[in-house]
Amino acid sequence: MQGRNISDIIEAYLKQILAESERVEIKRSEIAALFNCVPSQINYVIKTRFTIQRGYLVQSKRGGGGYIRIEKVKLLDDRDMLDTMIQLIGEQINQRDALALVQKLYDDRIIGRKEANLILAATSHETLAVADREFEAQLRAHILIGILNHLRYERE
Amino acid sequence: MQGRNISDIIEAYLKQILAESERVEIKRSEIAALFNCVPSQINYVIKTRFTIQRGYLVQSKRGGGGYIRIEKVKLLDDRDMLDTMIQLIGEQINQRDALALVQKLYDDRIIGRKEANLILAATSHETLAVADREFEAQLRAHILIGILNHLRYERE
DNA sequence: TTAACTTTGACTAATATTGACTATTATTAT
DNA sequence: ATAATAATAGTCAATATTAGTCAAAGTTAA
Repeated sequence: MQGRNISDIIEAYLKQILAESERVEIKRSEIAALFNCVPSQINYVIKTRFTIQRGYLVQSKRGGGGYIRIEKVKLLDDRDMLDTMIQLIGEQINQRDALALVQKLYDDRIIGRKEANLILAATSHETLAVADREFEAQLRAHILIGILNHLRYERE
Repeated sequence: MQGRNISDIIEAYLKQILAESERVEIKRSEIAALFNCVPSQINYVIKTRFTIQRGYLVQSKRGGGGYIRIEKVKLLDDRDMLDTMIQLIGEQINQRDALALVQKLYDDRIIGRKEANLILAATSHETLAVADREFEAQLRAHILIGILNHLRYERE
């Protein structure tokens, strides 16, 4: 955690700002210049230290007036279960198992009926039948994991 | 959504007016002068931020007394709106346009905040980056259409 | 020693800005 | 009326301004 390397120092710098406000917005090149490193190092720091698992949400925009914004989010209590589910899904999942998983999310009141149906629509065979079965199962896994990651935190 | 560049500022300016009236009519050169930019930048702002997908209709006239008019469109009922959106999505859609579309669904109260965020999670670049960009956009279109079709009968 | 972590930079992608050229409409002169 | 001119807005491609990706090379810790 100490500043043994540039990444740690940049991490500390950003977290210091985040200790006092809910979000920090930076210009990648400016931070890179400030810490004498290449711009892509900022991406590395964000990717390794400001993940959703740790309670950070990152958004960015390129082009003129571009920025990187890091936001603290409130993680919910269910995240252990979500982690377990993500583990279980692995690389691929078929529709039947996906249904069971969504059912469990519903039974545990992590999602409501409308949301459950939405997820089922997004991961149904009808929607995802774009190639072979295996690829479809991989896609389903990707989408479900993306959704589960978004269920980790509360939004304003 | 704040104004970090001229385009964002102009967008905000126009939307502020549109928040209070159904339409706004401008003289391109005047707005350009007001914001210290070239006139064609106004076209850029309109093209990227006031699309039909986002619920705006734009009309204009050249020559003396010319103008650009931006109007908020009123969609008939939800079913028509869903059909229209499916049409607009077509074979593929990028994340930006998808975001605008979900925003419109939310603004028109067809979906709630949680559902909107779920859809965004399911169709984000992070979730769908499994192959090349074109395929990703096709996938996004498939999923969105699947969800929209689901919303169609979920409501009845 | 080796596996994990960090640093770097070349290449890519997204978005914004600008201006030269074109198209359309209104007004004025003939 | 018609033609010339003025007053608009539109298009498009070049350039500028950001951030993202990825893999090679370097460093550190187990």
